[in-house]
Amino acid sequence: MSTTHRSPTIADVAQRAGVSIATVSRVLNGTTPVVPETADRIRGAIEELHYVPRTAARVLASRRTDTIGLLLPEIGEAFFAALLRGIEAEARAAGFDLLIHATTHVLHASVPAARRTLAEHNTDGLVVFTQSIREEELIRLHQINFPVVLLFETPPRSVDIPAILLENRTGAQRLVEHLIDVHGCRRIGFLQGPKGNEDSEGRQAGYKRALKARGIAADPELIGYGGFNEEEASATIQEWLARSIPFDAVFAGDDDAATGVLAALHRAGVRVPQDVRVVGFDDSAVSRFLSPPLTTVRAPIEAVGREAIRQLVRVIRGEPAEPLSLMPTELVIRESCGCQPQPAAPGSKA
Amino acid sequence: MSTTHRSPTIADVAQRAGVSIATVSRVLNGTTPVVPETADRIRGAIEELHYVPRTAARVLASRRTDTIGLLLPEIGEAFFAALLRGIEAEARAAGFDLLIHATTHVLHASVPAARRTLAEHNTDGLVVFTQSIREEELIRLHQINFPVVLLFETPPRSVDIPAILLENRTGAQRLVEHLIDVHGCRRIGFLQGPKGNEDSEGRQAGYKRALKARGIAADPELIGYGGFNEEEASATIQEWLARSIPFDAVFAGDDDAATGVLAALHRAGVRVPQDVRVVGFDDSAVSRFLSPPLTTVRAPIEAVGREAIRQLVRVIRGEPAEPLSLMPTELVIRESCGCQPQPAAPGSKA
DNA sequence: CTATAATGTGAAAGCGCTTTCTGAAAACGC
DNA sequence: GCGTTTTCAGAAAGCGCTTTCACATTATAG
Repeated sequence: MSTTHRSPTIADVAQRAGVSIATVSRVLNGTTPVVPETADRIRGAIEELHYVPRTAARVLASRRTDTIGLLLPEIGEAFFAALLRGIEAEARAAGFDLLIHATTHVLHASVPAARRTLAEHNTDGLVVFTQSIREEELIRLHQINFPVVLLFETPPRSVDIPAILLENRTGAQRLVEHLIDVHGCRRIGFLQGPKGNEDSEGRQAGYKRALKARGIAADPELIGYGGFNEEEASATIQEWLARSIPFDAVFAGDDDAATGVLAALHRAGVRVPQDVRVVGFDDSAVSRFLSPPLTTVRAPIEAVGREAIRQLVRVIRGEPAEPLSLMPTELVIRESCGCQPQPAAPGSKA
Repeated sequence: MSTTHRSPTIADVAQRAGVSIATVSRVLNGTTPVVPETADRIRGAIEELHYVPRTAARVLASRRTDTIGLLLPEIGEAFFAALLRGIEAEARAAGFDLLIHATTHVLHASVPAARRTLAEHNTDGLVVFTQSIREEELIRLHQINFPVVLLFETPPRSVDIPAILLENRTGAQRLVEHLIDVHGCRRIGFLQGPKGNEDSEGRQAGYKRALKARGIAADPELIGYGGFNEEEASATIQEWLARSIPFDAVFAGDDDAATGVLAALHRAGVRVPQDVRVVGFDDSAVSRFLSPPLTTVRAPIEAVGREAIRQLVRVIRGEPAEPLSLMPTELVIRESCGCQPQPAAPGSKA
C-alpha cells in the first residue's frame, strides 16, 4: 500500500511466483500446458498484485489486436442501438474489443495516412456502415487484404468483401400488396430515404413491383422524399395535403418517416387508418406504441449486427465467409393499415 | 506492388527519407521542431509508403493510450444514441479513441483481474454509466488514481470522482406543477424507473414536492412501476384501469414509459389529454411525434456525454475537474398535457 | 575571432509483452 | 538399462514506437 509504486508487470508476477515471464505468459494465454501447481501459484500472484496485462504490449508482441473497428457515418437515433447491441455482443463473444469511429470525413483519402489510425495494424478488421468510407479507401483495404465487412450496401464489383443486406424488396412488396389486397388502396405514396441509400432503393423496387403486380399505374406525384426521418417525412406529407394530392395510403420508407407521417396527418386532422393508411419499415422499438400501432416490416437489425461480426471474424481467421448475407424480413400487421387490433397474447410483447 | 511485403514501419519511412527514426517520430508527433524541408520529405515518404503508425507500439513506448473507455450496463434504446453521440464527438475532438464495453457482469470483482482489460493501462480513463460497475471496483480504481467519471449517479462518499447528473428534481417539480396549476389535475400518477435509479428518485422527489407545494396529499396507489420502458409502463396503466383507480394525469418517469402509457390509454379508449393528461421526461427524439405530442422535460443527454468527456479529460490531464456537473433541464410544453398546439414557427423543429 | 548558447538530429535504451529456441528432467520403449 | 521421445520451463530476441542523452552544427555575444 505504498504511495507511487509503478504498477506491476509480468516480471513482477514472475518473480513473486518464482518462475520466468514466459511461464506467466503461458498461463495467461493458455498456449502451452503448465504444471497445475505452478499455474495456481502464478494465478495467485496475479490476484495479489492486481496485475492487469498491458494490451499494448500484448498487441505489439503478438501482432494481433483482438479489436474490431466500427465505422459509422453518424450515430442516428433509430436502429442504431439495436445494431450496436448485436455488434457488441457478438464481438465480445468472439473475444474482440470494439473501437468506434462515428463521423463523416473519416478515412477519406484526404485524411493524412498517419491519421487513419483505425484500420490496418490497429484493428483486426472493420465493420463499415454504408456511406461511411470512400470507395478508394475500401479498395485499398481490400487490396492489402485487410478484413472488412460492409453493412447495408453492396460492395463495388471489383471488391469481393462480405456484405450484410436486408431483404428489402420482398418485404416492401408484401407490405404494399397487403395495402392493396386487404384494404383496397389504390393511391399509395412512397417516401424515399437518403439519396443513394440501398435500403431505400430496394424498398422502392418492392413498392413498384407490388403496384405492377396488381395492375396499378405508378404515379410519380406519389413518390416523395422522407429521408428516413420524422421531419422530412412530415414536411412532405404536409405538402401533399396542401397541394391536395389525393392518396389513400403512405408507405413511409422506414418507421422514423412513418412516425413523421403519422404526426403530420394527426396535426391535419386526417384519421389513420380510416382516411389514410400508413405503414413503415424496420419495426423499430416505438412502432408498436404509436397511435395507431404501426403496421411495418420487421428488419432484424440486431441480427444484422451479429451477422456482420460473425462474417468479419471468419475473414479475420482466414476461414471462408459468406459473400452476401441477405437478412430476412417479415410483415408485422398492426393497426395503422386498417387491420383490427391483434388480441395481445398474455405476456406477449406484441 | 509486390505481393506480401510486410507493411512499412517507422524505420522504412526513416530510410526512405534519409533520416533517423527519431526524426520521423518527431514530425509524426510535432514534439520537437524539425527543419521544414526535412519534415516535408518525411511526410512525402509517409504518403508514398502508406505508412500507418502502430497504435500499440506508440502506446507501449509513450505510456499513454489516447483511448477512453465507456462502460455501460446495456445498450438501451432511448437516449443511448444521443449520449454516445456526445461522448464520441467530444472524445474525438480531444484526440481520444473510444473503446466500448457494454454488458452487465463486466468489471465485477469476480472477473479475474487478467480479464479486466478495459481499465488501467489500457485506457487513459473511463466513463462509467450508472450501475455498470461494482462499488469495490470503483473504489479500487479511485485508490490507484485512475481517471473515472460517473454518469447519472452520485459517487460513494469515500470516492471523490466527478459525476454528471441531471437536474431531475426541479424539472419534475415544474412539470407536475404545470399539470396542477394550468390543467387543474389533482390525481397525478407517477411511474418509477428501475430500482435504485437516481434519475427516477430525483424525479419522484420533484413530483412529491410539487404535490406538497400545492397541498395535495400523495396517494401511494398512484405511484406505480414504469421501469423507464414502454412495456412495464403500459402494464401498470392497464392495471390501474382494470382496478378502476381514478387518475387524471400520469407523469410517466421518462418518455419511453410515457409512450407505453399513451399506448395503453389509446387501447383502452381513454382520450389524451381530454380524459387523462400524460407527461414524460427526457424529450426523446420521438416525443414530439407521438399522438398527442408529448409534454415533457428536456434532458440534455448529448450535452451530458460531452460534459462527461470534458471532465474526464481534465482528470486525465491532471487539471482540476468539476466534482459535480448538474445539467439543467427545461420544461417542454406540447399537447399531451392539454395545452394547445404551439404554432410551429416555419423551419423550426418544434 | 573565440567562448557560449541555441538548435536540429542521431544513437540507443527501453516500454511489457509473445514466441522461438533450447535444454533439463521425466516418461517411455524394447 | 540405455536410447528416445515427451513435457515443462527459461533465456533471449524481438514487436515498433517514444524519449532521453549526447553531439554536431549554427547563431549570438563579447
